Amino acid sequence: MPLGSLPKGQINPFNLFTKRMRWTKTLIPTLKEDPADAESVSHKLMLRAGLIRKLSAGIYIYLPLGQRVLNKVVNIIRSEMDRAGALEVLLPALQTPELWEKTGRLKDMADIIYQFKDKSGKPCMLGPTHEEIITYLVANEVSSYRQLPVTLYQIQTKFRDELRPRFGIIRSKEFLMKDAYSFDADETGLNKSYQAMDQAYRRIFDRCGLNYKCIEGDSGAMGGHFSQEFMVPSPAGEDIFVTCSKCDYAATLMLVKCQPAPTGAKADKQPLKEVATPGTTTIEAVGKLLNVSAQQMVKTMICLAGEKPVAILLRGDHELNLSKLAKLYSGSLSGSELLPGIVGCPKGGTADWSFRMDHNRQASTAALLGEANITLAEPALIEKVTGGPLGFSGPVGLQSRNGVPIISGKGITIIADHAVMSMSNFVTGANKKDAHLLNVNLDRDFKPTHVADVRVVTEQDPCPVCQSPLKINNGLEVGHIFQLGTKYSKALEAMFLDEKGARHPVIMGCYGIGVNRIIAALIENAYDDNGIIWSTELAPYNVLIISINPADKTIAAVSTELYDQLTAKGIDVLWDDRDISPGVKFKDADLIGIPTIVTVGKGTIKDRTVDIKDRKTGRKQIVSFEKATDVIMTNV
RNA sequence: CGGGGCGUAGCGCAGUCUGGUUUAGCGCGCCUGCCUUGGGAGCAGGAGGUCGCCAGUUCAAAUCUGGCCGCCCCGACCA
Repeated sequence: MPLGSLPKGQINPFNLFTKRMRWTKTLIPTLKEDPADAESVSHKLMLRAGLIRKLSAGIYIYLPLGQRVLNKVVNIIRSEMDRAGALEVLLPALQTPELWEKTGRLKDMADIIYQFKDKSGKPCMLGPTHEEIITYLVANEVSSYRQLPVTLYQIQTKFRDELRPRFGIIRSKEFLMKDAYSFDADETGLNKSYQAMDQAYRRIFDRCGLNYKCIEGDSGAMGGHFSQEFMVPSPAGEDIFVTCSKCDYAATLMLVKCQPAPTGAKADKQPLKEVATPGTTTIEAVGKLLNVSAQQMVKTMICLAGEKPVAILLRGDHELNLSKLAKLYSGSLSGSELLPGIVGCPKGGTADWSFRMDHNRQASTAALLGEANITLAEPALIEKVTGGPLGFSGPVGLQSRNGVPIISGKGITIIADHAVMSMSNFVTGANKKDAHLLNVNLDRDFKPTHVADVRVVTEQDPCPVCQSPLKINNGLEVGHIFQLGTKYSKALEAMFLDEKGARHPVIMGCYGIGVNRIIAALIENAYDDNGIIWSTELAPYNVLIISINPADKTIAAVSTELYDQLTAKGIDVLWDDRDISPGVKFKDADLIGIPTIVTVGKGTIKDRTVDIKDRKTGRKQIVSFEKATDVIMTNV
């Protein structure tokens, strides 16, 4: 039915039972100005475009437009999970702590679990994640290899008492997660289930229109097992990951190995010399005072490995990687001999993707450390160990003071980073107040007990795969897939009988997606000065019809007919029927970011045409009534 | 949890330093009417505030003091 063919007042058959979505009848409270308490782009735009409102720190209301986007994300996830053969369930958000005590996570995650008692005094909690519950279910309902493999998933609200919620919905106390769990009889099965999820995730993020990168995740102390994180590059991202400028290598920052620097010919050893450096406690300050670069300095960091102090030596411009250090320890760092290039060989531990995901770096480090609980030493301990205050530590004389070993027994463990081994005549603290040493040299002045890769990789380091330059990026973690193993099945006795009647724990994988976060991530990736630019699949509506003067009968008739034709083709249409000045409507249209904007106004309808604008490119075309629907269809 | 900032109408802010000039103001939004309709129009009239909360100082407190609460940012891994 061509536009303009309906007599005035006639009811369109497509709309006998549905109401048109009029702007004046919905709730889209746009804001002209940036809200004072929003910082990140997505947070500002979500508030301004009327998607969300804040109830309290980290707790948000989804308005109609936001809820529509959320539903679109949920629908994509659901269809791809179903397609991959996963089965949807719904686990309780309200839980009891018993299962959590069994796996030890009630303690591990105590800081972030909302706990309370019901009126009978029974302990309750809100689920921060659901490994315990799903494993409980499978332990009870699955007992034979014939029932395996199975992958279950849910889309459920999680509650976490975050240390610091921020950036709107990017880190909130209550959020939607799609979490899936696979259960297999053997490793081969796990790999298959994992691959299926990997593929599903790529399809999901592709369909959402996200610019994402699949990176090697930190599988913590899980040994040969593997995890991948799906990162969306963004300055609002709280995770840091590394990509190679040439090859496909990409990994989370703390995981990237540093290669030992080439040991070239060393300079002649100059005589050791103490200099006064009053009040200069930082690498930067010492460098300035003594006019040496950070590369010429060695910083000495005192850590606590369990109860035992250990000194770490790093080049001045390098950062300690506690995660690597922890792995070194869980690989058992016990001998005191000089081992060239020991690198951790992880075993055991408490790696857990869902704990890591959406949790801050401190907590993730804690989770990784496991039994090898490694922390930075307090100033008092530094003084006790080194003899000098914080800021003046150094390796010289650390093993013994006045001929007496500082630590009873073999002396303190000194781990030097590879990069230190190629240095000579460097500057270190003198282990006493207001003094540093010049021309410190290995072997002559001190001997590290171990050499290892314990620092954070930099952009100056080569790609571990192809030696090309590396790039360090901020990113938002929107998904994480993980080969879990048997941690939960063992703890909660989720066992099955194999063909021969032998009992085994089921082998698990787990797979998470931050549903709300996808929305923020997309906005962080797609906006301009005027507002949001939605991808086709996530846009709350596909088409926005702006009637310049809706009181004009012809304009209203053309608008509604266009609306009905598009709706009949399955397009989600929003009709801006507000009787306000056109500028406001155009600004709002750009702000809420509907991909296709059709303007119906006096200027064009006299020629029986409408204006069709592509939000992303800004391209406008004038199209006849007859062709309007078809042209719009090619754009959605 | 440590550091910093903020809290005045639905939103964005001024006023606080130096107490009284304020019946607490401005812009946007909102309501009524007229007018206007292709990039945040115009005119006229109007509604809306326990100045975060509690206590104190004072003849007098948005303003000074103390406590509490809330919100935002940075940090919590770089000596």
